[in-house]
Amino acid sequence: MDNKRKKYLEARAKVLKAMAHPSRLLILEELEQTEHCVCELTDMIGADVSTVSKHLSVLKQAGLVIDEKRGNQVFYQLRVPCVLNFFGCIESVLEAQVTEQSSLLKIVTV
Amino acid sequence: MDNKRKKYLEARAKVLKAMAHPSRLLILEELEQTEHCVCELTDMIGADVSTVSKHLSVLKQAGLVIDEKRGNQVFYQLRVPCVLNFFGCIESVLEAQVTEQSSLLKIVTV
DNA sequence: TTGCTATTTGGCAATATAGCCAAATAGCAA
DNA sequence: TTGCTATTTGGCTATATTGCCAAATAGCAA
Repeated sequence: MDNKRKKYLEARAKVLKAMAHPSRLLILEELEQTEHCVCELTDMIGADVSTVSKHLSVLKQAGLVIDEKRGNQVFYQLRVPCVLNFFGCIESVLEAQVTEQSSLLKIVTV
Repeated sequence: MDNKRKKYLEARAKVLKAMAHPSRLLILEELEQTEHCVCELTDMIGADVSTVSKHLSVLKQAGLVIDEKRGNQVFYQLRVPCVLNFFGCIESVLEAQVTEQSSLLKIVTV
C-alpha cells in the first residue's frame, strides 16, 4: 500500500469514525431537519451536556458540522447533507445481517 | 430518545464502526473489484495475517462481506456493493475540511 | 457587580480497539 | 503419516474512546 493511498484511506476512515456512534448519528439526523443548539441536542440524547459537547466537537473536527454562536447558545448545522444518504445503503447491510442471522438460527435449531 | 430509535441508531453505528478503519476500507475497495483470499489482502495491507483475519471478521460480523472456503484458502466478497457510494460524499466532507483548514490558516497567518 | 444559563475543557476510570506473536485448525500433497 | 500453506483464535500490551464530574469560560440581565 503506497503512502498516498494510505493517507487517502486514513482521511476517509476518520470521517466514518466520527459518524460511528449512536449519539453522533442522532445528532446528524436531527441536524438534517434543522439546526439545533447544544442544549436541545442534550435533551434529545439524554446524556451529560459535556458528553454531548464532546460528540459535537468530534463531528466538527471531522468537517461534518459547523457551529455558530448566537447569544449564549451555540447552534450546530449539518455541513454536508449527503452524509445521510449512507443510510439507505446501511439499511441493506442490516437486512443482509438479518438474513444471515436467521439462516444461522435455522442451522442451530435444526 | 425512545428505545426503538436507540436500537436503530446502534445498529447503524455498528456498521459504520466496522468500516471506520483504513485497512478495512482498503479491503472493501479491493473487494469491490473482485473477490480476494486472505493472503492477497494481507499482501496489499502489509500487516500480520492474523491482524487482517481479524479485520475481515469485523467486516463479516457487520454484514459487509461474505466468505467462502475453497481448498485451503478463504475468499471474501463484498456483500452490499453500495457501501462504496459513501465515498463520493465523504469526498465532499474532506473538501469542506480543507476549506476550513485553509481559512483557519489564513486567520492564523494574518 | 452578582447571579443565572449555556457551553467547553480537564481529568479520571471503565471499556473497547489494534496489532503482534504463538498456537490451534484445516486442506493438500508427497 | 509428515510437511507445507492458509487461516483463525487466544493472549497480551499499547492505545483510543466513552462518559461522568468538576471547573473554567462566556453571554446576558438584574
